[in-house]
Amino acid sequence: MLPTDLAAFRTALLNWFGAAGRDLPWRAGAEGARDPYRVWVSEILLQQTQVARGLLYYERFLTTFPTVQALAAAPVEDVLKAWEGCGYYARARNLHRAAKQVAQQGFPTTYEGWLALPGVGPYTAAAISSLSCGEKRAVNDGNVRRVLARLYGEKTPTEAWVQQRADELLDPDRPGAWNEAVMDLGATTCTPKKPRCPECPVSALCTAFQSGEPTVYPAPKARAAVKELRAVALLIGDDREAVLEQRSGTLLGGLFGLPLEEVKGSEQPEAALSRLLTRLHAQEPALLGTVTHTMTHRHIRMDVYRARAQSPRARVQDAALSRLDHKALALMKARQESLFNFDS
DNA sequence: AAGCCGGGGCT
DNA sequence: AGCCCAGGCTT
Repeated sequence: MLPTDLAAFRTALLNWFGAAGRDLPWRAGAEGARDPYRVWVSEILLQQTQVARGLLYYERFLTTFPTVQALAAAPVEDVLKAWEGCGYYARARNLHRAAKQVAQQGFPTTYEGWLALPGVGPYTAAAISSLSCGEKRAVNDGNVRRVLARLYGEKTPTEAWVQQRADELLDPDRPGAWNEAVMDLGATTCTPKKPRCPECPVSALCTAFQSGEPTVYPAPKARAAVKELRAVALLIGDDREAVLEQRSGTLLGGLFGLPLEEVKGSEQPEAALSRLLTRLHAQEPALLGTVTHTMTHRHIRMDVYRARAQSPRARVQDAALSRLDHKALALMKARQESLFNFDS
């Protein structure tokens, strides 16, 4: 891009941002000097999460944990409860771990300092440090990738290519505002499916717009296949108080849920049920129903049995549960309601 | 470099 | 029901 074009690009985008930029709660405070805690929480929430959903969780999270000290002092179970339903729960566990560091050492003041915290990668470190420390570091996220791929007519932009272009374009006088501006453009105007090119402040400089087919940039990435997964779960208790286990490992790790056994490869579901009954010292299993739950890369089909056992129950509303477990518990609630209707 | 990790919206 | 979106960590 020519120097004159670069100046025009920055002016057009920042003027557009001043008029059409989104008014979001974590954007309060002086440009380049935002409250680091609020920016940080918002950026972690917005990883893989749309702004509309992030807003709900942001308010809830900030109400529950108003300061990094409050977050650091809380048990991780409470942090996961505030995150319940938002997905990618490692984000909450990493945020909590990092909060303990920050409560001791104070907030980082540089890109490198933020990058060193758990759960903070190159995108998030660039975002937080530019917004709260005035660091001259261009963000590289899905919006930036799409906007720049179209601007330059690049169908297969690599990570390094996007970063280099973004660093060249970044307005060194207003790095925070520039980062927000290009992301807002990607989120509201230069959208994946139906870009609003007539409303775009930089369409005159855009290769994809001039090509007449903006959506061919960037080319879609190949997606991993969805894996089928079968499981058997036990409901001991009811939809308000039940035996819950804390999951470990990567799948829903840290969350609570009904005791569960995966049905392995060639195995019959009865074998998994048998393992479950033995492990829980439970008896008299009765099939309550089957739930299905789809995640990005997994389709889970889970048979839910009600059974009896002496194990201690937990209050469901106090524990962080995935959508999968809420669906399983809903089987019980639906059953109670249908029985009530039958009796009356 | 490639695979894994939730959830919801849109068509 | 099937497609789309997407940053960080682990391997």
